[in-house]
Amino acid sequence: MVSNALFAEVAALAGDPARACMLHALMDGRALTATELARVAGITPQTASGHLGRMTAAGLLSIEKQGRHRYHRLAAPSVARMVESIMQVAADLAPDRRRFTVGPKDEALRRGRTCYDHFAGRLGVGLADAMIASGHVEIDGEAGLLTEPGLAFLAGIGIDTAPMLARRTRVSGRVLCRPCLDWSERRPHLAGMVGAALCAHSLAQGWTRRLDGTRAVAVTPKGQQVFREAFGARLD
Amino acid sequence: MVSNALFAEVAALAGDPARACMLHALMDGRALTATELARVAGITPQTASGHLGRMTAAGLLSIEKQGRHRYHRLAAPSVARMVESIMQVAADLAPDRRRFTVGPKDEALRRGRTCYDHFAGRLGVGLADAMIASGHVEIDGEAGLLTEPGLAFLAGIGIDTAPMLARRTRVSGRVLCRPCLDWSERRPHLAGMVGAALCAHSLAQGWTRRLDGTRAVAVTPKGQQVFREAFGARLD
DNA sequence: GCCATGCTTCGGCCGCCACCGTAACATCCG
DNA sequence: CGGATGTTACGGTGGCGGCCGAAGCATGGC
Repeated sequence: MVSNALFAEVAALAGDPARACMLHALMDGRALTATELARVAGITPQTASGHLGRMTAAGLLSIEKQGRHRYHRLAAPSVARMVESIMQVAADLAPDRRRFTVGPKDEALRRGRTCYDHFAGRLGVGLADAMIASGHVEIDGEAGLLTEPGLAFLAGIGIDTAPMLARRTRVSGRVLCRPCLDWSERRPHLAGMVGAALCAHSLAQGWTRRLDGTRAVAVTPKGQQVFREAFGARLD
Repeated sequence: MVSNALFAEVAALAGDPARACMLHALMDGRALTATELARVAGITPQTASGHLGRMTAAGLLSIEKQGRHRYHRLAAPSVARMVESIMQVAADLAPDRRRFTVGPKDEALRRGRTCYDHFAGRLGVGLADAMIASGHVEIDGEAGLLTEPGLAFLAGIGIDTAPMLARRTRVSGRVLCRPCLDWSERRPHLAGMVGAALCAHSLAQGWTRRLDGTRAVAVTPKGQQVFREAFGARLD
């Protein structure tokens, strides 16, 4: 095997509780400072700095320095997908050991959150369900498909579909997207280009907003209306 | 976070060189004994037993005992996908540090191998390319699609397409499949239901055969003919 | 019953690494 | 130019865990 040592190195980096905490916190695709990450991991800034240095040196994270701050973010989408897949295994393994913490913060995350660049939680699953029910999207757990009406629907709500048109498949004329199994709802939500566009547009239009700099996302009254009337989604 | 400790536990299990070796060896979906796994990892059976016990207790592996042997296999497809995703990150990180070992065994793996339940290497990528070129499959890197002609093609070469018909999507009438980025070729090959059926059928028909109990797969003369004439694939 | 084989358990050794306190370095502000 | 804040570097400590040798259980063959 050519990359066995690298494989173990990468997995070991993700295998420390403190580093795992930081990776989780970075899963929304934003960049956070060392101090912020130290707080979420429950360790001192010095220790966090060491962890961040290791992960950056390995290439899991990338740094963007602004003034006296250094913003850390996931270096590539593949890292986010890896974290997702490990989360998926962890969720698979312990269907019994769950329901530990059900604090309000956890509840907010279950309700809606970002997952690297798209929506997850009941928000993400609810929108995906609605788009499947209306025939705009098809999913079978391993792959997803945006139909022709789905493409028109996205354009209708103001999303720029030019990049999707460019990647429309040659024969069927449809756009492929990636489903992503939700770790809290255990059902797929929309990722890939379609999920990212939906998420970015929702935040830009004020249909949803981030909660105080966390991954949690809340639906605004305006969003409730749009999601109900345009998407046909019932979100709680 | 509800499953942070579990996440770190799972990743840490994969983060040891010896255990990573074993996981790699199990990636073809078959079951191996502790002694075999100890040999591939380069450690003693006692140590291997400890590792296997940990991974089994955590749920990454499952045991099937036959007589005085205990066969270990990956407990779930999600574990295989996790290993794939970590391999992908490892391959992303070090495009330079590669080309270490190019021994004959490594070359055999690059030529063709199984990846849990489907083909990978130049064999897997070549077949995928051929099916894409003939319009039987469409792929955009994040999702895949088996077209109507592709479905007929698979039925024509003797593959039972009943399970695929059952999962045919409601609106477009096509079958979704999962692409899987090849770590040696860096291009997608076919996974999911379609990839698994293709792999199983090829082995059953004698188009391909396993090399002495490893992941490596060789194409038989008969297979060369079938892949060239029916698939239109050039495999070296 | 006896031995061989596959596997696991136990005990001890050793090294790696997470963690923190302290301190140095960088940057912005007044 | 101080002082405050964010970040990194260093030294020391403690503990977890990988590793092997030796011994203890299982299973199958004779």
